[in-house]
Amino acid sequence: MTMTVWPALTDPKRRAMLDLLRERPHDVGEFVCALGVSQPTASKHLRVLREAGLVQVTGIAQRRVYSIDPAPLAALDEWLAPYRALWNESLDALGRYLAEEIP
Amino acid sequence: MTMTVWPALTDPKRRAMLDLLRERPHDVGEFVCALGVSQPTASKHLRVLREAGLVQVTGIAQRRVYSIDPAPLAALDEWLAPYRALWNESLDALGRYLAEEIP
DNA sequence: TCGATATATGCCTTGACTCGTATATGCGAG
DNA sequence: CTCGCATATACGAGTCAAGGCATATATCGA
Repeated sequence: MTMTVWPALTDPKRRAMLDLLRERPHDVGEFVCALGVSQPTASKHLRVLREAGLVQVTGIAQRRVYSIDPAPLAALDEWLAPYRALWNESLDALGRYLAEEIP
Repeated sequence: MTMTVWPALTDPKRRAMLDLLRERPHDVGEFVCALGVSQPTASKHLRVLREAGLVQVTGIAQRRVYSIDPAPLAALDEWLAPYRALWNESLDALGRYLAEEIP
C-alpha cells in the first residue's frame, strides 16, 4: 500500500467522490455539482486520488472521465486482514463452542 | 464510523502502534522504545488513538497499559465492504462462468 | 481562425498536524 | 512527608494540506 493512499482517503470529500465512482464513472463537472465545491477544488482532489492510484482517467480531452481503481483499496483490505481476527475473536469462540457442544 | 478514525489511522506511527498492540497490550514506555519517539509524542499519539476509540487504557495509575479496541476497524471494514465487490468482480465473473459452463 | 467550454495549475492565506522542550499531575517507596 | 518514576499537558516552531481566486491549456463548434 502506497504511502499516499491513507492521506487520500482521510478527506471526506474524496471518500464521497469514491462513493460516487462506485456506481459509474464521472467527469469533473459532475463532482462539482454533486459535492458543491469549486471546479479547481474538485480537480485538486481528483489529482490526489489519481496520484494515490485510486482513480483512473480516460483522457478524452476536455471531457475527462474518472473511474475507480480498487487496487489500493484491496491493499487496504490486506492491511486490515490481521486485525479482522480481533473483532471476530468472540464470534469464533462462539463458533467453536457451538461446534463442540452441538456436534 | 466516527470522523476521528480516519485521521487517527493516517499517521504511520499510530498504525505502527496498532501493529504492536495486535500482539499484546503495551505501556507508554514500550512505545517510546519501540518507535524511537519522545515520551510526550507517544502520549499524544495514544491520546489520538484513544479519542478515536481505537485503544483502551486500563488506568492502573502511573503504569497505564493500552490495549487495542477493534470496533472502529470493524466499522472501517464495513465502509470497505461495498468496494470489495469491485476488485472481486473479475473473480466473481469467473465464478459465474465456471458455474454455468461446468454445472 | 476565433470563441466557448472543460479541465488543470500557481499563488496565497488560513488552519491543522507533528514534534521537542519544559512543566504539571498522580502514585508508590523510603 | 518527600522524593522519584511514569505519564499527561502546555507552549512554540516548523511543516503541510485545503480552499479560493486568477490564469493557463486543450478541444470542439461556428
